[in-house]
Amino acid sequence: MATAIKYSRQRECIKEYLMHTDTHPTADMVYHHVREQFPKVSLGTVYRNLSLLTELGEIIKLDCGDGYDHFDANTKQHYHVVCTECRGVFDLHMEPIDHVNVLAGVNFNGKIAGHHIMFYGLCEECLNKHNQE
Amino acid sequence: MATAIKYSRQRECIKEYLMHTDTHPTADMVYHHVREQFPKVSLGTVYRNLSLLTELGEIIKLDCGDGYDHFDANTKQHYHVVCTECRGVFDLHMEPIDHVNVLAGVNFNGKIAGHHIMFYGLCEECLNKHNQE
DNA sequence: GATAAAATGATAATAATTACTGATTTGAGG
DNA sequence: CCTCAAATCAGTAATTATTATCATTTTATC
Repeated sequence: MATAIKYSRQRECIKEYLMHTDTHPTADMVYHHVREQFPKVSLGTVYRNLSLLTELGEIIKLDCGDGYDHFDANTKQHYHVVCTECRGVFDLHMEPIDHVNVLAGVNFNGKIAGHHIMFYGLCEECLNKHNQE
Repeated sequence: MATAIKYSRQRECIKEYLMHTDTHPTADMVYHHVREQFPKVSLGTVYRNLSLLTELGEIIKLDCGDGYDHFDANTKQHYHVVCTECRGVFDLHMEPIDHVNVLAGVNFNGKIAGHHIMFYGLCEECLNKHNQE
């Protein structure tokens, strides 16, 4: 028999938080937020629920190359920019370019199923700081 | 005065190995290879030299999303496929598509400097295994 | 060769994540 | 409303990739 999933207030809080932010928080950032509402919450609980929600497809795990997993409740395919200055992660509002999968497959003898694109550059705030100097 | 870099046989071995493979090995895989020639080599030495070579721009560090850093002596911009079955990392022989940087910048108020694309799918070997079943 | 700086091997430390454990919460049936 | 089994929790220990430390060895220059 498959394992039934029961409601938990902590998991709900995690999900709510991710659905109302676009900052792509790390597990630790989620932990600190949940702690405002559940001061005794365990970091393990946060990790367990982030994994569970990821498995369920309700959230997405992002690899931004900074050694932390970031989480995003926007599960539609979309791309991100990482600011090389502040390490912030931002959504990009551009259409997915799935034709690159075809391009990639031309000289590859396997099967291309999809892709992730991670852009890097400067966010608005850090760009302005640079321009002022 | 800037720190001078002195030759070391271990670093040379690491570099040679990376230049003659296209398997994008992890630090641990490099370690095991170097050990064949230098049985007493330390894992710390491997990590230190991989970091140094990366800083010097002689090799590239790849983030394949499997929790390990992978290394590549091919420093020209190129894309990779990760096999979702065997977790292998393979080179793709396609032209970089830098115009996506422009597309990404259209609705982004910062500055796009570049991008990485990571494709996922099945490598030739795993694809054949699937087809045989 | 002698010398000083850099690199090494061995080991300890760090830090993100995962696993374990006994107590608490949840939800379905009576 | 009560009960009970299963799921979840808090707290903590374990795991694991990577980095830092340090005495010794190697490298390059005089």
